[in-house]
Parts: sequence; C-alpha cells; structure tokens
Amino acid sequence: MPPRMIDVARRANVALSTVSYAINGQRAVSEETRRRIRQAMDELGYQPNALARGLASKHTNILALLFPTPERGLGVTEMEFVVGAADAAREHGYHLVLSPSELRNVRDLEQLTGQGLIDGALVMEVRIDDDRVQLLEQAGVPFSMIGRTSDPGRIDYADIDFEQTTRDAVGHLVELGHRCIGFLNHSPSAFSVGYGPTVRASEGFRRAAATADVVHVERLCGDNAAAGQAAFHEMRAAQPDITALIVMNERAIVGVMDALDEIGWRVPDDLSIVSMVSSTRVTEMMRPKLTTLEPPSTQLGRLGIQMLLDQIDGGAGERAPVQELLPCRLVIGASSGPPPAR
Amino acid sequence: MPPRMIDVARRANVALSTVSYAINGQRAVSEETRRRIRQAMDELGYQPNALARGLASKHTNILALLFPTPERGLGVTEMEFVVGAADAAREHGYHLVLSPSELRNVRDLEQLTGQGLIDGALVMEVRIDDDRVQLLEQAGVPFSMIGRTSDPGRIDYADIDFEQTTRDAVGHLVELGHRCIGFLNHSPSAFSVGYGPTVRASEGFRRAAATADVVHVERLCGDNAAAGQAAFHEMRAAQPDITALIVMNERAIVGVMDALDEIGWRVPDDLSIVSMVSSTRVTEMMRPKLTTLEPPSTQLGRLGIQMLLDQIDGGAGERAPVQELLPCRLVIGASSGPPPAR
DNA sequence: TTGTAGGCGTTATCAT
DNA sequence: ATGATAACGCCTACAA
Repeated sequence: MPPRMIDVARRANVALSTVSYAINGQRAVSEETRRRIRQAMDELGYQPNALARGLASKHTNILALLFPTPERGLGVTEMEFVVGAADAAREHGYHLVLSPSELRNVRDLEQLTGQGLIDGALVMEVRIDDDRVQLLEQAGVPFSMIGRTSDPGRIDYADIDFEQTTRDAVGHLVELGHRCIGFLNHSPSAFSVGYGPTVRASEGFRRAAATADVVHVERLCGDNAAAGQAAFHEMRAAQPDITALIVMNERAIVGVMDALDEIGWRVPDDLSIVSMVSSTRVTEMMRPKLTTLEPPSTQLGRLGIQMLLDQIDGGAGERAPVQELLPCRLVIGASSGPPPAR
Repeated sequence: MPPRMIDVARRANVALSTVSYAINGQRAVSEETRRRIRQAMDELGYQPNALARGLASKHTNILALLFPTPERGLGVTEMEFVVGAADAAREHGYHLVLSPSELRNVRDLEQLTGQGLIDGALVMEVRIDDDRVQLLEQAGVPFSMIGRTSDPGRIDYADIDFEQTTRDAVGHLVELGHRCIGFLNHSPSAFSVGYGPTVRASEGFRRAAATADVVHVERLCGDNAAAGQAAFHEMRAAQPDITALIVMNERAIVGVMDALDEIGWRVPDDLSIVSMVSSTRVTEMMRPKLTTLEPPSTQLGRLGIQMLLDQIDGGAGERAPVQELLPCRLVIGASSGPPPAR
C-alpha cells in the first residue's frame, strides 16, 4: 500500500487534481502550494503509479526494442545497440522493454502492440523486406529502425553507411598499394533473406572497387571458420593475385587465417586483412590485431531512441523523416600493410 | 480506439464480467458462452489492455532486468544472459524491461520499484556486497539474482559454480601432466568492489590447486592486452616452472600471447592455456582455438526468470529458496596439451 | 452459470 | 489559482 496521490493531497491540504497539476505542470500552481505539495510528497515518499497514469493519459512511457535473434547469434555489436538504446531511453524517462520477436512470429508483435503497453518501438536487425515494418505501420505504432528496408519511405532510421564504409575499406587498401582485393561477406542465407548489411555492403564493395579501378572478387560465406577457410581458397583460385581481403564476417576470419597457414602466407606480409563492421573489442583479440572499421553501435542505439522520441513527443505534425547514415571508424591495426612484391 | 471488453460482451450477448472470467479463467463459464465470446474476440481483434488489467489486478506481467554496465563493458556472455532471460519471460507471457541502473544510482532503482510497474526483478552482475539487493528487499519486490552476494540468505539465485569450474580447469591441466599452474584473474578493481566471479574464482583456484597439490600463482589483471602481457611476465618471474595458465579475462589473453612471443614460447607446446568463463563464440576466434570453460549463460538467464516467476506465482507461501550453481562446460581446444619436458 | 457494481490511481474537463 | 468529478479499461466480490 504505497501512498497515493490523494494522500499527498490531504497532507498538503489541497485537492487531488492540484497535486496532479503540480506534478505534471499542465497548469499553473502557486509557488506556495507547490512547495507544500512537494514537501508532502517527500515526507510520504510518494511516486505516481505508472499504470494509472498510463491508463488515464494514454501514454505509458514505455518503448519496445524489437530484436530477433539471428541465426548467427548476437554479438558485441548488438549488445552495444541495446545498451545505447537502454541508456538513451532511461535518460529521457522512458522504460525499454526487450522484445525478442522472431520475424516469423508476427503474432507476438501484434500482441505487443495491441496491449496498449508501448508508446513506440525501435526495430533492430531490419531486413530489406521486413514484415514487422508493415505491421507497425498498420498498427499505427510510432517506430524507428536501426537499419532500413529497401524503400524506407518516410520512416525514421539510423543505419551504417555501407557505401561509405566499403569505400573507406577499399580506400585504405588502395592507398597502401593494393590492386586486387577480395570481399568476404556474410552467408548466402543472410543475403537471400535480405539482411541489409549483407546486401548493401556487397553493392558498396563492387561500386567502390570499380571506382578505384581495382580487381575484385567477393564470396558469401557462412559464419564459421570452415566456411571462411573454404571461401578464401576459392577466392584465391579465382584471383591468384589477391593481396588484400575485406571481411564482414567475424567468425569466418579465423578460417581465413587457417587457409593462409596452409599456403604459407602471413598477415599482413602476404595478405592484408580489414575487418568491416565489427567491434574492436573483438578484433583486438586477434593476432595480429586487425585493422577494423568499427560501427558506431552505441550511437546508433541512442539515435534510434532519439528519433522515436522526437516522433512521439513531436506529435502528429508533419515532420521531415530523420534518416541518418553513420560511417564506421577506421581503426588501423597490424593486419594491413603494403602488398607483397610478388 | 481499439475494442474494449464491453464491446466483446455486447457482441457475444453476455455481461462484461463474463468476458473477463472467460479470459482469465477465474470462474467457470459454459462451453457455449465461452465459444461465443471467443468468436466475438476474434471478430473484433480484441486484446485486453495491459494497463487497465494491471491497475485492477495488481500485477503487471512486467519484469525488470537490472544490469549495470561494468567498467569492462558487456560481452557475448552478458548478451546471452539477456537473450535467455528475454526469451524465458516471453514464453511465460511476461514482458522484460531493461534497466541499466548504475550501482551507485540507488535512486533509479527506487524509482523503478516505486512506480508499481514491475512484478519482480532479475538482478545481473551481483556483487559480493550489493546495495541493490538490500533495496529490493526493503521495497518488498520479488527478485532473484544471477550471481550472489556473500550471504544470499533465502534469496533465489543462479550462479556459475566457480569452485567446480576452477577444479575442472585445474583438473584438465593436471591430467595432462602440469604441475605448476598460473591463474590470470580480472582486475584488482573488480576484486576490490567485490565482483563475485573474481573473488570466488580466486578462492576456487587456490583450493583446487592445493587439493591437486600443484604449484600455483595468481595475478589480478586489468582487462586489456598490456596488463595481460605484464602480468604474465610477472607470473613467470615468480614461478619460472609455469607450464599452464588458466585465464578468466578474455581481453588479457592476447597480451599473454604477446608476452609468449617475446620469450619465444608457443601454445600449447611451452604453455597450455585454458580460458575460463568465456564464450566459445569468442575463444574460437583465437589461434590456436582455446580450450574453454564455457558458462551456461543462456540457461542462467532462463533460470533467473524461472525462479522469479515461481516466486511470484507461487504466492507468499514459504518456499525453500532456489539456489543453483551451474558448472561450465569444458570445451577442449588446441591450446592445452602436455607440459614441455624442460 | 451469469449479471451488477464498486474499486484500482491517475488525468483532464468541467466549474468556481 | 484551485476544486470537484467524470472517464480510462479491467477485475472481482457480491448478488441473483
């Protein structure tokens, strides 16, 4: 039996409604009254009941974070999204509920939105063509995305700038003198379900390589060592002159290393490696420490929440959609250097 | 304007209360009536309003996950906790709010519990002496812990069995023939604030080594490569005969590798390494692939929620506290082998 | 087995 | 500037 608003009102000798107004500032309250109310609140240790407040006011101060658990599992980068989003939400006085909805289970999402529990949603791991997005639009739930669909229209999103990132990766290697560069992407299945990073990085790489007028080769590759190993051998068979490799597939990297051992190549002497869109937290643990294009994960999470709140607080007014692409940060490690003189 | 319960009632030609009872099964409803109600619900796409339900029934079906963001950052293991907890909560029809409360900010926690928003809390990253625990007890909020305080009393918890895990690590090495084993722990600061794993693994290691009658040496070590490198040199200075190293500090490992390079040692020929309480997801990326004692992270998360729900649903009846210690799984990699014949 | 009505703790619309 | 008082949508004795 925690104190209720009426208890505060009585103790401060004012009406219930006055307390309510004093708390959420919807109308003027005299300084003296406000003081008495505050005092009463402190003495009672009063805190407004979130449910009652929500029921009456039609907004709950609760946001949902929609994250599917992808086949490849969740890593450090995803954790950073989550932490960034959670922090940002808290700073704005919002709660964040974690909603591990599988993409297939549209039911779960309907349930979530139908309960009237959330004011909006932040959608993670958005696919090129994502059911959840349609559903949220229909449901009229405010939402924003980390990642984006093929045609985001007027939907707010924050995403990694894959175009820029691949260009930076290629640029770094070209500057070092490389003229034949490989790209090891995520799995064929990620590509075929339209996983955004896989698709966009693929396009970006081709374009960047073409622009730099560099010989290039790409492989889709399962997220495991064996696949990485096989893929590298294939790439080398296709392009024997390969001297550098961009990898957007952390777990395949070690397989590449194994492949290099087999042919007696060393990093970066015989092959430069750049790890794209992975956390330095992880790539620093590899030897040699990998040159990395590190995504602004925490910032993306924060930005996602920010966009969402702008949307909610901003009312239904016609705002321009906020759509931002953030670059990855190039962290030069010991895995990239000049090409060998073969 | 979503449909309300009264709409369902009218459409099914029954009283409002009958719908309510039909939904939450608090009293018998005839099969025919129930059928009509269900049909009406389907046709209207009705879903009970979570807030109204909570306000009236005094329980919200919302749980909180309390996770501080430790100095060393959050990794794969922590992510797995979270995913496990979120999944388990969803399966039981509960929502999970992520509450990134810093340990220092007891205010945030008070706010959370005072709002009447949550039915209970799962506390992550529990310290030997943790303010949050006291606060939750005072607040009368049901909660359980992943990890445990020095004296958990009757509080439910699930934790890693560090005693067993260190014993397994030492045992694995002793079986291979090692007689002088080092232990690289987390940072001095983690130890001094009473971070459970650091403290308990330290004790466990000493005991296991003593029992196995093995020469041993331990170092606390910052979570970074440089610290790991320095620490290994120190250990070797203290125990030149060291042939094996147990590490509970993922980020220090690469520093150890660097140190080994400096003295021309190889893994596992000159030194065996076992990584304790880290995800194989990470240790598989190292070369050689590390022998690992992998924590049952997802299971711990699930278990934490399970305990919490038992507590909540079980009512205030006197239950025996559920306190479980789970072992890590030994995954043998390529980093451990027989000691060198020096 | 079904219906009636009084809360749950706020917000917000009326007055005053 | 402040007070009363309907909602908000549901749950649950209590009555029938």
